[in-house]
Amino acid sequence: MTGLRERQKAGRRRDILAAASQLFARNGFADTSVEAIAALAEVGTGTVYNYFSSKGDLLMALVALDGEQVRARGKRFIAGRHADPATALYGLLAIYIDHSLVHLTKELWRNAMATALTQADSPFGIGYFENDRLLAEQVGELVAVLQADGSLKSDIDAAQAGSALFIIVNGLFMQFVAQEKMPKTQLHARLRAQVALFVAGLSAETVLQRKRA
Amino acid sequence: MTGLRERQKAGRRRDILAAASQLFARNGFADTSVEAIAALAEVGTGTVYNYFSSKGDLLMALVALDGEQVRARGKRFIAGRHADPATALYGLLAIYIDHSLVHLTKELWRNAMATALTQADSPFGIGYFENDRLLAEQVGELVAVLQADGSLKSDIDAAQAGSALFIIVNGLFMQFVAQEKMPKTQLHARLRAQVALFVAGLSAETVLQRKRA
DNA sequence: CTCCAAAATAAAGTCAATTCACATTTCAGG
DNA sequence: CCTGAAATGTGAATTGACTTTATTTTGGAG
Repeated sequence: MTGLRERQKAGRRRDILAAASQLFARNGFADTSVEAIAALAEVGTGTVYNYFSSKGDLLMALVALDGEQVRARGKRFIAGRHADPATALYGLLAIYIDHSLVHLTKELWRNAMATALTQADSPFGIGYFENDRLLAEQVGELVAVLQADGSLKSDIDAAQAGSALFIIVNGLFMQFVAQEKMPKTQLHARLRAQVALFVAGLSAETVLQRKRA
Repeated sequence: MTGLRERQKAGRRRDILAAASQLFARNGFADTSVEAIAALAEVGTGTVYNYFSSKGDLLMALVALDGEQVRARGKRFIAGRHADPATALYGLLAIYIDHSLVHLTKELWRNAMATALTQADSPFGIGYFENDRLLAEQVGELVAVLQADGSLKSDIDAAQAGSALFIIVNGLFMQFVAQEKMPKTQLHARLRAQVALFVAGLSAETVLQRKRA
């Protein structure tokens, strides 16, 4: 099954990815040529295209690696103890943000998102959005846990709430990477506020009931 | 003031934009070359770059035109009568979606978003995000109106709620354009559900209070 | 050990966006 | 009317992603 050939193939794939990761990190996406990646990985430029269908695919593959890790971290977080729901939800979403910025810069994220959009139906483009879907699902799991606690209303669709919350982090994150100057602290502050707002809701009903009580 | 030079310049700009609009609509973004746009506008290819700094900028300029229109429509909507808050908010956000799809296809939106990300600091890139900001602000205005009605809690920050709601439409819209097969009806259904959820909130408080009442 | 098919390779080529050195045009001041 | 900057137009040259091809390497089956 795992003949020498397959191992070599996997090894070469790793080499190319490692070279890309290194050069993207050092010089940015735009200033890294596929030729340079090939040279660093000690393969021909054509070989790079045997493994990845475009320069953008290479970047999305790097993003995908982080995707698996972040889901694992999220899973562990969910399994822990949780106090109030807004803090718990913010905690999970903050993990996503923080993990995203360990290996990738804003410029790389901008390009990764742009590639995911323009190549939305390539394997890695699909993978990108699939990762988003899985993360939204994971947020939904935390919502369900909090519902079981009695910390959150039980009559709402946990998956849908997860989806909404994930869209919010994602949107805030996108604004964050789009503006080179925006500091991470501001992103976190916004996220915390938006989560709190979402948990509380906008409806006047609560207020009326408070008055009645 | 308006010498020949300025008039010609404005005219040429319009010609280039009109040519781009026509070709993008007919052949899509990827299959339209700058050379073809220049030819249709009857200018040299270099001239196109005197007016727009990239092919993507050209597309973002078209998006910006629609941006002004949609804000005007939104303004009129807000000035009208509103029944329940979820319907009102959904109504406004649905205008954004529907208007967005009048002139631009999914493929064009994908490329517009991708360009806005990669050229986030070019004039049109800034304009793109500025438009988003203005729309979020407009949603905030509707929230404020509904607060004045007593339809929504008055102790929340209207601007922040507007921002959250806009991020949600935007996120749903992005998922919509990323998946060529997803029908508009599904986008609307999701939006309606998410808005309802957001208005209601997740907090268990309401339920507890209901029980007490 | 031999041969085959898969995979790698280098080189040359395609293609389209973007740039640039030069040509043309406008217009202010004489 | 001229005239010469300054602004603008132009298309050929550049660039880099991606493809194609002809050739070579090599793991592994027989």
